[in-house]
Amino acid sequence: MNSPSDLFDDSSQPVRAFAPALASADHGVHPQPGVGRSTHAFRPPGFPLIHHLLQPGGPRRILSVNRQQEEDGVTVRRVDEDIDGGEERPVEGGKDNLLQVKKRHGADWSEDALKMKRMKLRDGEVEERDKRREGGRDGKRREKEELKEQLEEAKERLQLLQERVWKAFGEKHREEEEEKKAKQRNDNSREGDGGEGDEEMTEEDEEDITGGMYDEEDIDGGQMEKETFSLLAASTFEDFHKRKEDRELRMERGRASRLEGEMEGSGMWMDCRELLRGDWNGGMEDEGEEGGQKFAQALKLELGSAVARVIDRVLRLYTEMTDHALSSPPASISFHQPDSGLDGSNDGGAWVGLLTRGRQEEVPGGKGDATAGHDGEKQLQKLSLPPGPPLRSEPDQSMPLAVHRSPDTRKPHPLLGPPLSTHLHPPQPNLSLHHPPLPRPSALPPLIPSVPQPKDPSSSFHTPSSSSSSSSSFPAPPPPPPPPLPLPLLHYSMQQLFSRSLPHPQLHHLPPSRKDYLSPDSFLEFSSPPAFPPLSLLSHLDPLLVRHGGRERERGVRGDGGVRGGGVVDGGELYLTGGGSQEGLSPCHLKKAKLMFFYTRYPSSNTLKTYFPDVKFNRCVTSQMIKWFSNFREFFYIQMERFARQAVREALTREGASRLGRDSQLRVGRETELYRILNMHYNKSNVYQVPERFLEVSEVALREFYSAIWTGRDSDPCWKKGIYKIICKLDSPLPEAFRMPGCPVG
DNA sequence: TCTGGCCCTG
DNA sequence: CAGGGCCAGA
Repeated sequence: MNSPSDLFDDSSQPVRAFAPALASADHGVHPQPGVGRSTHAFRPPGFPLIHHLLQPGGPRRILSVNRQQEEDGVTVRRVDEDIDGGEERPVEGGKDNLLQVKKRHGADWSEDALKMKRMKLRDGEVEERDKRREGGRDGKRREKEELKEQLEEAKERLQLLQERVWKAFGEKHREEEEEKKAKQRNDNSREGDGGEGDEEMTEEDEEDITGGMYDEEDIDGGQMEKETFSLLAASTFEDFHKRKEDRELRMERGRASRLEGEMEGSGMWMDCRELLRGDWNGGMEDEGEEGGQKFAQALKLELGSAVARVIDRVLRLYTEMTDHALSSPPASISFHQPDSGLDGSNDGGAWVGLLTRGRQEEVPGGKGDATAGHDGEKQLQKLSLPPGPPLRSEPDQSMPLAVHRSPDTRKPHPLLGPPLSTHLHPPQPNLSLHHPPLPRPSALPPLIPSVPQPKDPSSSFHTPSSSSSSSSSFPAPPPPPPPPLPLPLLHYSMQQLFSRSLPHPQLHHLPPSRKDYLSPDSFLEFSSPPAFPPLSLLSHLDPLLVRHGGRERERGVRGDGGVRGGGVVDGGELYLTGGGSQEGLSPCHLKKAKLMFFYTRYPSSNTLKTYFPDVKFNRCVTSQMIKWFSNFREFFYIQMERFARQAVREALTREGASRLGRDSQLRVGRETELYRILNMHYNKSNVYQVPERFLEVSEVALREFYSAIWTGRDSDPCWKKGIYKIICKLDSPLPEAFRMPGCPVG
């Protein structure tokens, strides 16, 4: 029923058309319905670990996910295969030695755990059996001899096993284990014929226990635990051998207290110690299913905090890696001019500035002048110019607009001319690097005189020194507004998971990070304002904070304006339950729809139904949602036209610009006024990182409008239709995360 | 006739 | 953002 028109027929559904390429570009994994997954996108190291935890099903889904990754050629090997004793296969790609080590240890860990248990049991067990069978005193001596030998042998084997365990769990664990084992051995040799009953356990019993420890229910958690620990231990792994001898000595001496003291110093392993001391040992000593379950429980508990630490470290790592790269986001619509010669005042960068109006500090959620601009737009719409080149309409000085020509020398795309800004952001692997080339306006008008180029990350990436200048008659562009808060971006489900599994206060100050490294395939790229943790983390401090701070007043969506249909505050988090569907649309749905607009401007009814699973669709609801997107588009196009007209006016006021025309292009950077307005409108709370693809689409639209206006096509009453048609083909697949019912926090 | 898109208005 | 009018395609 996608009837209307030229724009929408199923065969040309842009979503499907772009699905294969886009899937791997923007989000890594967000297949279209019915389209196979594509996971070739960049994955930050450590991501698989984190990602699995983010799955709605929780860590339990790790196995299937790993399989998927393997199928997709990702380097992570199936962990369950290792457990099963699968032969050692080389890690494809060899991308990460750490992974290799981690996996290997994961395998060893389970085997060794079994062996160790048996070993411990066998020591006492053999002892006991032999003693009972041979009552004679001579026998006892011989027995002692044998026992000593066995003990020695056991020691060696234990040593080996413990080393392996240590590799997996870290040195501190090992020390702890050694300490325990030493005590145990002492007890055994001292008591001699002491224990009974429990130690009568057979190996079959042991098998049952260990089997229970790794049964299907717990295997995932255990696996995750191992992976986590392995990852954590990696840093200390290198000096393992150095310290090995020392540890052995200490073990010989049995200086438990000293070990204890050392262990106190490493807070990182505190939880692991508890795990071992309490549940691990408890599991072994108590035996039986309870022990296994206890152990499993401990693993699960520990999992959360361990993962948190991993994530914390990853965040920190990437933050450090990319701190400088993020320095100054770009902004301004630029007329890209590779061969610019006009101004040349600045690194060859010629700038056409339509003045950026003084930018107020960009406060998340702040209003700015977006609304004002919007109001003025309606008039602009009627301001169609007469046929022929658009003439100098009076410059609208009140319009904040930054138009510049970027000095960079990117190679022009055959169709697009110079590549879009995306290509200048190397540290944005998850962005739309693989999107199909965006169309370019057929006739680009001559360009505009240049002004100094404001800081533009995209261009400064190549010409870092090009930012400062004061060459043209235009005032130097004001400093770029704060970047769009490239801070810890957490999918709301991730936040939820985090806040549940990580009540640890230290996690409330996750270091600032960059979404580009953190947002894997299915992430909604939510960010938090600087210095603010994710809202759901804040919720641990004060649930009201989340509810109030995260609530956006949505007008006219519902009378009650509240969250309906299962909205709950779960553990202090504002989160819509995905349980049942609701008849009406909530502010959350509107918010989500707006975010979806970043990807799809023309969603079909089916798409909407797919991505709002918690909405009970009927004719009214469907049309309302369609109306929403219609309104979104309207706003979008109004802004495009507005800025295009302004750019045209600017161009006309500067003679000589005409020669620059061809290869120039309008750009929509993250610091342009246009971007700011769009972001304000669709992403008011600014918790979502606008996908690069949307900027590209905006650029296309802007250029199309510019071209049409410049060439006078706007005199045709239907002049916008062609532009609509172009834009509707640029829809991207929606990230999988949007399929989730619920409401984005923030 | 229905659906959905655009435009205009409030 | 919603309502209403208009239009076009199925």
